[in-house]
Formats: sequence, C-alpha cells, structure tokens
Amino acid sequence: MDTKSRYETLKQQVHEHNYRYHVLDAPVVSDLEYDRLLNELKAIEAEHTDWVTPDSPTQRAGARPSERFEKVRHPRPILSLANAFGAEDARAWFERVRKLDDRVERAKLVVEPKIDGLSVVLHYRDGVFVQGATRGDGEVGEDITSNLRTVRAIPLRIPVAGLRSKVDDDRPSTFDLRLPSHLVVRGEAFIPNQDFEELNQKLAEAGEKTYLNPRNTAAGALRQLDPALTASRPITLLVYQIVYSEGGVVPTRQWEILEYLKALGFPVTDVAMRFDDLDSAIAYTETWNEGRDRLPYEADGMVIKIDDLTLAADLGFVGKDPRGAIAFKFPAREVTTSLLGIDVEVGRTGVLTPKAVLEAVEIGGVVVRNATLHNFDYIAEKDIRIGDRVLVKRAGEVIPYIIGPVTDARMGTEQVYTPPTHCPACGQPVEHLEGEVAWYCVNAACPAQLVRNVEHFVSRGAMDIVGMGTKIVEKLIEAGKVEDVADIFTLSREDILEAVTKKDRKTEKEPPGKIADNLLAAIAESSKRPLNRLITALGIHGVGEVSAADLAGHFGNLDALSQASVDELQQIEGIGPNIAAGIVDWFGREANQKVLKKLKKAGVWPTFNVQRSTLNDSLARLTFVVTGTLPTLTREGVKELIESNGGKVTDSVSRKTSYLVLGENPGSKLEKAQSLGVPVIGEEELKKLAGV
DNA sequence: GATCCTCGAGTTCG
DNA sequence: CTCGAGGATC
Repeated sequence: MDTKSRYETLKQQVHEHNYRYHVLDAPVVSDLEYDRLLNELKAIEAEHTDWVTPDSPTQRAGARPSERFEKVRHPRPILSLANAFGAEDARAWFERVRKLDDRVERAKLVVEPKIDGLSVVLHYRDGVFVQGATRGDGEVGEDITSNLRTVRAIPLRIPVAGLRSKVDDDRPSTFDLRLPSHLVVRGEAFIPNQDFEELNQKLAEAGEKTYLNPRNTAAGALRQLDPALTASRPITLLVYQIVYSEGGVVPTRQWEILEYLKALGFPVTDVAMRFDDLDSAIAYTETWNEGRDRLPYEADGMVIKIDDLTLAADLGFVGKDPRGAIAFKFPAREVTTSLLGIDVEVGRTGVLTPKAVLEAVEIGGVVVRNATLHNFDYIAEKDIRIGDRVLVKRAGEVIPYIIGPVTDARMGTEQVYTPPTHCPACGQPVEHLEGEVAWYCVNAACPAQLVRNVEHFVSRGAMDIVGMGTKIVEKLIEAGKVEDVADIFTLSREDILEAVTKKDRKTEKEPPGKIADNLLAAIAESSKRPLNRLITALGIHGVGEVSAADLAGHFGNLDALSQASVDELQQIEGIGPNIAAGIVDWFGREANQKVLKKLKKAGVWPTFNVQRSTLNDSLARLTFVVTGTLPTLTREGVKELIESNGGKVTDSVSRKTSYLVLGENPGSKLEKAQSLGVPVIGEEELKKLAGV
C-alpha cells in the first residue's frame, strides 16, 4: 500500500475510533492501539504537510458530537478510573496514595461491583427527574432523557416525605440532611444476564437477529431515537455516585452515599462492602472474581474507593484519573479482536471445518489465537468477514468461539469469505450432500484424514494408547510405518526409532529408546481392549461410544457385526436407517476389510464387551447431567458412580433430565435447568441419592 | 410431519 | 461447550 492510501485509511480509522469512543462510548480498540494509529497518522502528516486538510482527526481536539441528540455539559467531569490488574497492582496504587497523604493509612475502603453497562448521569430538580445523559467524553454527554424515562428503575420523583422516616429509621443520627434542590447522580444502566438471555431467545424464535451481549444491547437501546423501543428492552440501573448537589446537604463518605441514595429510593447495589484495610478489600474483590457468575449482571471488575470523599478529592488526579479510587479488573471473558483469516481443517470423517485465525488476545488468563467457526453456514449466517472486529468469548471458560462481528466497526475493507472448493490437504474437489451443512473431502487416501483417523483410533475414549499423540502419529505416517490403523500393532522397535528420530532430534525430551519402549508397551496393553472400544476406534460414521457399546453387546464380535444387514442393525435401539446404512457401507469397503484382516491376524479381535457392575439400582430410571467442576469426583468418576448405581448420564439438559449435578464454574446448562424447572443438586446430594 | 432428545464430532490452550 | 443431525415419539 502506498503512503497516500495508507494515510487515507488511517484518517478514516481514527475518525471511526473517535466516534466509537466519544460518541458511542463503546471503543473497539485499546487506548494503546488507538495511540499507535494516531501517532502513525501524525508521522505521515509531518512528512507530507500539504496533505493535511481541516477534516484530519489531528486538527480537532475531540470527536464530533452526535447529530441525533442534544449535547449536555455535565456539571462536573464524569471521571473514569485507573485500572488494576490483580492484587499487586492494587497494592501499588494504595502504596502510592499512602505516601502522598498519611491519612490514607487509616482510611476505610468501599468495594463495589463495576458493572459492564452504560454510564448515565441523572438530574433531579426539587426531587423531580428532569434530565438524563450519557457519559460521552466525560465533559459533554448526550441528552437521552426520554429514553431514560422508560427505565422503570429510575425514580421519576424522589419521594421526599416517605423517605425522611426511612432515613431516620435506618440511621437516626447520621443523616441530618436536606434534599438538594439540584441533585445530579451517576449510575450504570445495564441489562441483567437472565433478561438478556430471554430477550435473545424471543428474538431468535421470532426469526429476528439476536444481540451480541447485554452491554451492546443496553447501550444501543438507550442511544436510539424511539423511546418505545427503549421501553421494550429490559434495562435497569444501579446508582452509586453523587456528581453534584446544590441547595442541600449530602454525605461525604462513599458508604453513606450508598445508604443515602438507597434511602432516596434509588436502586443501589447490595454487594458493596466497607473495609478497614486494603487486604480485606482485596480478598473480598477476589471472592467476586471467582464468583462472578453469581452476579446477575456482567461485571468487568470491582471498584475500590477511599470511603472519605474529602480525602479522596484531596489526593487529586493522575492525568484524568482520580487517585482516590481504582478499578480492580477481572480477567476479560469476552473481548473484541481482529479476524485475520480463516483456515480450513480436515477432520477424520473428511468434514472441512473452518477455523478463525485471530489477532492474539488474552481472554480469561490465556492467550487465544484461534477459535472454531463450526461450519461454513455459520460464517455466512453471522455475516463474519475477514478483517472484521469480532467478539470472542470462551464458552464455559474453555473453548473460544466467535459470537459475531462488531458491524459498527466496519471500515468497508472487510472481505466476504468464500468456502474452498478443494480439500486444503489433498487438493481433491470437495462435496456437499443435499440438505446437510457439512462439506466433505471424499478422497479415501487424503493424508489429513489418515492422521485424524489414527489419532481417533488411539484416543482416550477409543483404544487409549498412551504416549501416542499427534506428533508421533504424524511421524509414523510420514515415515511410512503406518498406512492404516492396523499397522500400529505390527510396529517394531526399529520402526518407531526410525520414525521418531528422523528429524528435530534436539527437541525430544526423552531418549528415543525410552519413547519406543513405552509406546510398544502401551500398544500391547491396548490390544486387549474390549470390543466396544475397538468398534468406537474404527471411526464408523455415526457410531460413537454409546452406539459402539450397543453393537458390541448385540453382536459379540466383529465377524458377526461385519456380516449384519441393514434390517438386522435397525432392530437395535438407537440405530436407524442412516446409521445402519453407514455401518454396512463401512464394512463393505475393501480398505476396511483389509484393516479387519490385519487386526485379526495381529490378535486384536476382542469378543467381550465392557460390563459395568451394577452395585444397586438406587438411581434406576434417573437421568443426570453434570456441569462444572465437582469438589472431589472427576467427570469419569461421577459417570462411574451414577452408572454403577443404575442411573444414566447424558450431555444436555432436557425435560427428561431428573437432576442437574452442579459444580464450580457451571456452564449454560444451569440456566437451561432453571428454565425447565429441573432440580439442581450438588455432589453430596448425589452421593446420598446413590446411597454411597 | 413436527418436536424433542440424544449422540457424534470437532473444538483451545498449557 | 457448541452445533448438526439421526432417531424416537407423539
């Protein structure tokens, strides 16, 4: 790209980011990233002074105010807070302010949740709500009074009469206060998680586009022109600060402000706490970091404030941030990043799966570079384009996925993605079955499929050959030692040594000899696995752990299974026409017959199925679903416990589910169970039910 | 024929 | 955990 077009792009980008930051109050890039763009722009302008026009972002101090709403100048600046990432940062902050003023040493601290919503400023004159504004750039916001009027949590009139007594009841001596004739408070408007889920569910059922997250939804609903639409969104708010007051007396301690606001009839958080020292404040903050799922809204951290607001004000500012408080940030669980490209992987069944290549970003403590996109329809449906800013979330705190593109951040340079027409591994044309979403590489000799196939064969739920990971599988195939899964059982020590030591010997931690010996032992061990495991391992399309166990129980050996007809197979519960046909098709293929012959010859020909010993039937006819991490039992352990007592374990919550067994950090299953009225129990109760 | 349920398959990072 | 799709059920 030449300098001139780079310059034009930069100008456009900086304008966009200004708009997102100042007007929408929803930046999509970090301050650091923004500064980088602005500096690059300035550098180009320094070189080419003749290019600079009055519309360059460098020629204007702030962003253009929105044309849609009236501007409101705030009576006092609406401040942002400095961030602390972890306890060390928070202690460093405290140490700095303590050195500035030794009163800090004995100061009390108030900890409040930092809700991820939209900051709003509410004006009351003689107790009547007269104006509401967005935060904007902190100096000037937008008048969204008519939208805010529709938010039921906002008192339109402060009930002065009823309130006096309430104040007097709660704190007879502390509040000797008069309601200010002009009172300006600050709060956070947001949509509670559960309401957001319900809203999205309703929209999805109506076939409408769903929202990305509660924050964007709330911000969008408050910043649009039709108050009726705002009213239809479940927005609420919590108030936590007095920005300005005139003609009255208000408390000077944060803790009392919260009580005072509550007494005035404002909604106030009930998770705020006051502490005598920093360590207790940090400890409290950290309990909410772990328990953030218990909060009914999205919180991006907790705020630690010096209770004495006079002292806090005396401490002054660092840049724009007041020294008297700090935002203790939780690790982000949802972030925006750039979609750099889309890779395509080939699975063992030949299915092509698109994988998002992302600009590296930290989510929940780990750096994420990739995310699954499930299938090509998913990309089209969500209208995800290469170059988009995308919202990424780690589902259940583990697997990242893309919620959707941030369409507001589009520059017009994004590319619509076209799915491949040929397999990225072998170059053969891909096929698509009518009515199915998946695209397949149907080349039986596709090298990518062979690797995945062998990986599946040796994986934990299948033949469970420990020590045979992706790397070793790839090397064995590359060296020509493994051409199909049966070759595993005729590998010699020399074969393994040759394959393993072929390249990058230096990176091996263990001596190759030891790897080979361990592997041979693991292979010998695996050759005695029960029939159901072997059937799972074969990787027949549509046959997994459960069906394999049914088939093994029904036929008893592979000879009988390989001769079974479609009709015979369909007699088995859970096997319908499609899977039956898939099984017959699999055994009819010459390559597979060859594999079977080799397995039999190698003595890998089990005739027994695994029988779980049923201790008793205390859990008979009960179906369980497990979510989260249990205190003592592992996932396998729970399954074992339930099944050995006659119960059943499934993966998804439905009306047929008897109990949801709940652990730490549960996923979305909890919400589903609650909405279906499925009883939720813990590990202890499960054990009691089982009679253990 | 529609709906609900269960299963399979693919998924990230350290 | 997610989605798609096969199978069971009404």
